[in-house]
Amino acid sequence: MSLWSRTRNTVYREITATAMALFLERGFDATTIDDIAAAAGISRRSFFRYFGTKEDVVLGDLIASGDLVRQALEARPDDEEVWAALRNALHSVKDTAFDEPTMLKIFTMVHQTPSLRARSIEKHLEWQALLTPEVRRRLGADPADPLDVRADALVATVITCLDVAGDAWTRGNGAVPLETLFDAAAAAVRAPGG
Amino acid sequence: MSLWSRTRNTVYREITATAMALFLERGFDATTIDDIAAAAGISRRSFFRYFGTKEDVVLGDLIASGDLVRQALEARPDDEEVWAALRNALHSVKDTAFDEPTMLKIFTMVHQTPSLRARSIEKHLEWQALLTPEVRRRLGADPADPLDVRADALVATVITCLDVAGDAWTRGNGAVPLETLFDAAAAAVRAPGG
DNA sequence: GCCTGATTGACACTGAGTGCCAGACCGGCA
DNA sequence: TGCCGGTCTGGCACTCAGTGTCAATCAGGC
Repeated sequence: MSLWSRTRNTVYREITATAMALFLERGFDATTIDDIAAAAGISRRSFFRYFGTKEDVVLGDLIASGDLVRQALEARPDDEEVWAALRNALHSVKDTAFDEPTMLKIFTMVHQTPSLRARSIEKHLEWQALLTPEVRRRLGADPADPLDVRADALVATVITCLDVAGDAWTRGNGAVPLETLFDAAAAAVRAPGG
Repeated sequence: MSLWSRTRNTVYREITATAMALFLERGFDATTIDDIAAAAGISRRSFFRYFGTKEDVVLGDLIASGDLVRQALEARPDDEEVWAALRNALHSVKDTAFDEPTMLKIFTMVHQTPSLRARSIEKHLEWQALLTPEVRRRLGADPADPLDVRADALVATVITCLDVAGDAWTRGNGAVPLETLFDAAAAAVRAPGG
């Protein structure tokens, strides 16, 4: 069993690396799954045993991060303001699978490819669902009341700020760190004047 | 030319009505474009001359609304707070093509169908791009500075609040009006404690 | 060495979306 | 009336993503 998952993880990472190289070289839409399968030396059918969709190759690690963010949020002290707790939880999770210039290229690709952008936002919706229960708890909200939107709104807004910051980060070619942009976005939203 | 567009609009509306009936009857994913084309008495190929994607049948009117929101925003007085101006601009645009129970069904379908949800968010991104310039103007931001994220953050957050409110609206079966939910979401985001 | 279960590749299929082409339609014109 | 331009339409073939099925293969346990 341990050997299994190790082998599986190896293949998984190999496909990811191969596909990413192709994506960055000739673009996401211009790369077909047949291309990836051929380059990775597997069958088309096997690709779909590792990834549900082509988008998941790029965004797969992002999904897994969602649970890490949840854990980080739950680890924040109870007396911390919800907003700050969410911010710190997000910042504590860094994806270190690629170096920063590559990350910038990937981010840019995601933000410029509609299907990737959409999928990425869907992943963010999953994060929302993951983080909302803990925020409800911190707000003392009834966990089952569908009409108490406070937690949903807070989580969604924080993630939106992250998205806006990521967008600006790619537009500015990574000149300003993501954290700075995020804090600027958050400050704008919470400023009394608006 | 006037006759043309009138005919075209008639066909457009006919396809929409036919397709919506099928969607609400048997579900979005379970309805193929062949089904729609057959029911509407057109060819499959012609369907794609009126709609780029299947999702656009449901969300097409939403796209057009974006421009109305922009106009409404530009019509708000200059001394109104940006946040309030955005809120009022959004509220002033109501889609009256369907009665409320039907709207609730459509909203629920959109929020429960991943591909529709994704497309709907893409449309919201388009709204963002449409509304941001005017907000930048009101904030006195450099129109070309990619690192000034204030306007993007504000617009994105307001739209996020609308999305959260819409989600709660469907979860509560329309018991509480959308406006009330939106204002509750906005209040939660802007509350000092967070 | 055999058995069991998981993985794999090959094939066929659905369904969305696109390019192409020939024919129908319609207003204008002689 | 008959011709002529442009446009809309339907039909066909195609690409590509994603799914179901099945037989072959490969690994470890007995």
